[in-house]
Amino acid sequence: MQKKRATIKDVASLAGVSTATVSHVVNGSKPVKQTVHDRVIAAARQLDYQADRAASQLRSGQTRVVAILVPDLDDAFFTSLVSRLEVMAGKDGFDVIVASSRDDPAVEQSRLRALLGWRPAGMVVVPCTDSLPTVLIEECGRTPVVLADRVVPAGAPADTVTIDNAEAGEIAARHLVAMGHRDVVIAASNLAIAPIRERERGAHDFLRGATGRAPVTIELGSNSITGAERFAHWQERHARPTAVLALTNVTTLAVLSALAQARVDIPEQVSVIGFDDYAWMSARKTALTAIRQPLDLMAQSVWDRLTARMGGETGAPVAISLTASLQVRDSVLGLPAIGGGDVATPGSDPLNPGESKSAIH
Amino acid sequence: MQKKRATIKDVASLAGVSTATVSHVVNGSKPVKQTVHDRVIAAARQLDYQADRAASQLRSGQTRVVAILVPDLDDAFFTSLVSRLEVMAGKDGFDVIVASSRDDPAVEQSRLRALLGWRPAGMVVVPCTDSLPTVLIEECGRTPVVLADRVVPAGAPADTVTIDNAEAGEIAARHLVAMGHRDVVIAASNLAIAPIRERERGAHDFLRGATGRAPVTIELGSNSITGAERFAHWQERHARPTAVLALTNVTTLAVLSALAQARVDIPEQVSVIGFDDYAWMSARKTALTAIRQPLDLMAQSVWDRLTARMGGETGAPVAISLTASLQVRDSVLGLPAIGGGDVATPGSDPLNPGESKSAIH
DNA sequence: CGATTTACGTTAAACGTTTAACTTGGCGTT
DNA sequence: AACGCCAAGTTAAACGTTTAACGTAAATCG
Repeated sequence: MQKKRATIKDVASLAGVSTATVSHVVNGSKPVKQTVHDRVIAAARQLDYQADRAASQLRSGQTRVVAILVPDLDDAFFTSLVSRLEVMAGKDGFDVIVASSRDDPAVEQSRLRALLGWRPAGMVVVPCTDSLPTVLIEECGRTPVVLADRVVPAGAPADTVTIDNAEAGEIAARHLVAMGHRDVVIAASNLAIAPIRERERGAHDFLRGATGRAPVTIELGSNSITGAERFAHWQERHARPTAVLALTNVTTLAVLSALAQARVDIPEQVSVIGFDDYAWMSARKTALTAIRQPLDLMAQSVWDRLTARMGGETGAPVAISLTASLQVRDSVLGLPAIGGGDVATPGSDPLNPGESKSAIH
Repeated sequence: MQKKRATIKDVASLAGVSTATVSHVVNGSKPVKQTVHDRVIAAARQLDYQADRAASQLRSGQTRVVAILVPDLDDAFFTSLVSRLEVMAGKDGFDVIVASSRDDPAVEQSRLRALLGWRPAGMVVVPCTDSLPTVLIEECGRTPVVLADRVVPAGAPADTVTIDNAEAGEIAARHLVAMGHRDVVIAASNLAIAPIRERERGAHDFLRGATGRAPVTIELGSNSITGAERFAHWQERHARPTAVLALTNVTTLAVLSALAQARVDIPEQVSVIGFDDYAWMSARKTALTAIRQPLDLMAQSVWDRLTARMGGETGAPVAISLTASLQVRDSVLGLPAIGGGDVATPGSDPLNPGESKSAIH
């Protein structure tokens, strides 16, 4: 242990001024003569002075902290979001404190309380379930909050940033039927989660409308390993569909694992559409066609909303809905049309005409 | 904006006791009679009281915060680490504040200062370069610090947790030559980073010793997209090796992308060993053989060291070195022995006898 | 030239906790 | 009955800042 940390008093006495003056030069809150200013700076540097945020925050009531709560810090989607937010926050002079709820409402609640103890200037929350904890709802009146991803925007107590999940599901379904698929299974993580339910509905409805038969939906959970097991198990006792549509990045992983394990070829034996767009998806022989969420735009929107609110904007919650897009690559096989319905051939996707395969992004 | 937040005074007056008593029941710092205790709890609950951490920390000098600084929050390796640490920290009642240096020493320095403003009880840092910023070195005398991953343990000013990188490289190289490979290229991210240099050295030395010829090493940087471009570029103007050994998870991605793009088959046309072990690596037709870092153990060790130091342990820095292992799967082809050297056939790997392929972990 | 403004500093009071030191009343011991 | 002791609460002083209110000397003005 070295000498104790320098306080503002130490700096003040070394520079021969009052603590108030030190504070003013450090924060630029009042003009200070050049000579004094320099003297203070020198003293601060010499003592390696760093203001204590706790004290500063206590006195001023202003905190430059934003708290981020996500369901899982091992999920690439959430960490990508956190990563982008952390960069933007850092640039705007905010520090970030993170916590994960591990998809457990009880943990969510307790972490939330802990975060609130910091009196953050703002928070962004990706809830782990449809029903927001009451702690959070109450907090929305006091602290700027932005809800992201797993939210039902209607009636939310705060600004929300989501994608149009039903549309996302439909886009994928549309591509599948355009490519001639009638027999598809939908791999969802957990239908209790509203956005997943929406994606499923979008895909399901379109598929049923276009093919006349309802697709099968299976739930694989939020863990890729157990998800793979469940999918493998399902696979053993059902006829193989021509395509599977995964509604989540971890379900994508789960079905890909199970398929690889069972040595079924993509797209020859079964077509696959994945969710989210990560580097590993194009790092494979047959690159994965996937639904891509506009991650950068989402993060940007979240940050915009949050800064607006932290800047004092009041008024009814605004709901931002972004649209997902289909990243067409090689994992969906064009099936010969069997009669009835639209004729579809590989490469003739009405959605992305002339672009059945795109470069690695 | 709702009513102001309740303070300890509000609770105290509602419960008809002094603030000291409230503090004591909240923290259990002194015995309090059951009836009073209950009254205070009730008041606190009614007012939705949540202690202000800034005030608490200012007065007590005790902070339940650990700061984590990593080079990149988009890198799965680092986020996995952060994720595990966050869980352990949460369980021990610590909050976590994260920052990323974006592999930029200047940013690293400034984020470090910002983090220190919080007077964290401890910090874990994955430096972005070999030479630690002086701010950090000085801090090691004041605050418990654990350095992880990208560190040279020798002479470090704080506890370190690393893997034996030279050994990791050697293990992979050994497997490659056992499988009959003589012509391998090593894909490094950045040889300016010590651990990468070590991995390269371990692999390089073994390969040269065993095959009599030095392997080629190329640097692909820390971004998978530009890395893929560089590898593709290299590929165009050089004869294809029989194997490539990636020393990083992002170089793995880079190599795989470039290979996929060029439509070269793994392992038929070229064998690949990747680094780190993620779900997507086994979610492919030919699952990836990879060097696996003991992530859970690393996180655990970091936390153990940190809690020990936060608990007051003093003494010279301890350097923990963990050992990586090879996860053998399908991406390394057994080559027929060409004479000279050891005879090697697929499935006869002296390192993992009888286990040339393992289940999805 | 005195009065008023300006420019720059200082004083001291908070901010919401924790905690050492102090009261107080009830109990057991001699 | 006098004494000390213990248990349970209270008082009040910090902790390191920020900032409103207040000097004070020099500059400006009528």
